[in-house]
Amino acid sequence: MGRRPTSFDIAQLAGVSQPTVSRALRGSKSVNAQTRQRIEAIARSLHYAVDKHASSLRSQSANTLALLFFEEPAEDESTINPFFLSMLGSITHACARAGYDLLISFQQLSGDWHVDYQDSRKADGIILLGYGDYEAYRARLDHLTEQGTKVVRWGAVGTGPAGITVGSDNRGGGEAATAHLIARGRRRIAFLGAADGRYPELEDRYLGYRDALAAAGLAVDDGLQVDAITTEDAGREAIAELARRGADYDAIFAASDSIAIGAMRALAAAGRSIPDDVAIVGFDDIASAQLTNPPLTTVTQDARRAGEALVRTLLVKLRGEVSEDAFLPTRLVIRASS
Amino acid sequence: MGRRPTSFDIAQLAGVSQPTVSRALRGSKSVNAQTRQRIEAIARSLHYAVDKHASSLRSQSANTLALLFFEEPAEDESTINPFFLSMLGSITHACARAGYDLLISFQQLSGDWHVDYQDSRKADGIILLGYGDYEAYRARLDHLTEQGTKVVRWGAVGTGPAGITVGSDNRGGGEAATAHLIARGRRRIAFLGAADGRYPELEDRYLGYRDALAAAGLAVDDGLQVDAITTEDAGREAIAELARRGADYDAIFAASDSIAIGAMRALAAAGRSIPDDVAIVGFDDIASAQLTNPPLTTVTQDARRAGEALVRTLLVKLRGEVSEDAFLPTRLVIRASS
DNA sequence: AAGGGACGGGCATACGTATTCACTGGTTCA
DNA sequence: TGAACCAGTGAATACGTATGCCCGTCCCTT
Repeated sequence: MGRRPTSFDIAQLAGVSQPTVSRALRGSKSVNAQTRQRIEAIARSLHYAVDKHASSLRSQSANTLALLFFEEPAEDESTINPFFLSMLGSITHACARAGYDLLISFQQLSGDWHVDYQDSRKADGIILLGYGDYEAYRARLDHLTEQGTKVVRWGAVGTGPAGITVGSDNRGGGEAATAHLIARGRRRIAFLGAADGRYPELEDRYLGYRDALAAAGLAVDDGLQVDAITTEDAGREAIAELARRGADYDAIFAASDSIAIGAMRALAAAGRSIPDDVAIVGFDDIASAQLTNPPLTTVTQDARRAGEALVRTLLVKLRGEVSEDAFLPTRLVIRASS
Repeated sequence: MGRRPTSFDIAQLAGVSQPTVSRALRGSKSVNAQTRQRIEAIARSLHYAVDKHASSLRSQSANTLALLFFEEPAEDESTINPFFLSMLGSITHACARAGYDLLISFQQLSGDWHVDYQDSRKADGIILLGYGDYEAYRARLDHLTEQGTKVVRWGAVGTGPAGITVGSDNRGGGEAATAHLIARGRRRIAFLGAADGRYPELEDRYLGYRDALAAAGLAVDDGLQVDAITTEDAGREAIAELARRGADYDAIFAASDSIAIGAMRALAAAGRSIPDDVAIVGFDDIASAQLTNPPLTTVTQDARRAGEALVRTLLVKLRGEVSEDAFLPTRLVIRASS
């Protein structure tokens, strides 16, 4: 056999020209049905598959999407946010269903990712995944959208260029979590997570927290808000900070499960009981949330639907249509920590 | 601006021919250093990047690796083995360092994955990841290696075609885990996990278990071995099976953390205390192992080195050199469950 | 002074596909 | 009985790069 077969080989065997083979295999309706079937049969018997690079070169489209994970520069490469990993399955499946390949890459926020995929034509569109200091990549993001690059990102709906964001109802989720704690009789509820604009998703959760307090007629005590990024260390540190302040609290709403888990560890180490002394609610519903002691009440985001929405939105943009930001509902999962 | 720049544009601006641009940018030494620098400067200023598809078509190499995850057909797509996910980071980084892109895909064991990447030239080599019934894909694997396709897989060293397997020292890890339980004074140690050849990695762990028993002069009691695949459900079910048998045991070596976690749940539900009534050791050291109650003693596999070894081995094969199966050490991590 | 490298770079071409255009034979409609 | 049409197909070409081959120049050798 030697060489792998080309469309010319098929053409010869079928007694037609190469263009006819190309047309037949990609389903052009200007090919006679019989001819098509003959060609398809031959292609199958030779294990023929269209050469991806030749096809892409000619048609000027890669038939590939790129998935870019962002890390905080300092972070250990093994500590990928579990929530993003759980989207991986649905993203790959959604891509496969649409006939696209998926390239995957991890990037530093500070890197040159904003030109690589565009310039080398590796992918037709890009999916951006990552919590991270939003300001740090806003400029690159704007650059991409101005160039007409097709991009979607997971994040806080309402921030960044319109039509490219898919995100959870963070504010609603934050409100539900906080309202739940209030309904449990808690009155001094701490918020662990960034409240400024650098992490818009966390900020939205904070706003939801305030919504719930306001709805219940409770005052916001700034002494109960501690900045924390989404790592366990940050959660531990936040508890230490509250102790330093001498803050008095009977509940915690942590802006992510990672923060919550870190906080629970610190509380356990300090001998405070959960939920008796301090009730706690997280956000994300990562796999570990079921395993904490006690199991963590949290706000679940539907990773499967999230991944599908990202791909769907990107495909809409690839077709040249205008897409709207997508907004996914969240749901409170009550476990023993509250 | 309009079009994206090609090597011809650069050539014109630099006053050289297109081939010279190509040679300069890919570091051929037959280009004058000054000329090269001029070309590189122009390329940078135009944000030029080599068109991946044209390059691949001409050079007949994709500069891309494919990572294929296998699922058991029935399994839910969100339950990817956490250990494999933790390899993802190091695999992507190793690829990036080597200048390769990484395609990722999930596959059913029964699918046509063994022809797709080969025939369409999407990737130069394939990384296979997945526990799974080995018999179910042995034929496809053989087919690939016979065709000369470059493949590496994670699995039990010694099974399958030579030179393409990277795996942990499962037998040594199993022995260490079991010896540890024996050293803790346990004598009736159950093994949860497949002992037959369908899951060679689990089988190796079982052999290690027997090694340790033999070394301690303990007899193997077949009534203490229960088949289980690596899911929490299987772990739960295994405990039920032991109860059904009326088996008497004071320790468990579970062939994976998932099994161990399921078993712990079942034991807790049955009111048996860990480690007092039953000590338990797992295998993998997934993130959740630290969060169980009590934290799980387990055998850790170095996911980072594993990913790097997979990529390294594959690159060796791509260079046409002969590679050897790689063998990674394991390490017992003692926590409170034993 | 003539021969021989080494160096630097141009010319031509090939990689395998998709698409535009032109062409053929048959059909339909006035 | 043309003319206008349509379905079906082939010829030619372009996509952007990498590489084999060849040629000129300069310098060194004998």
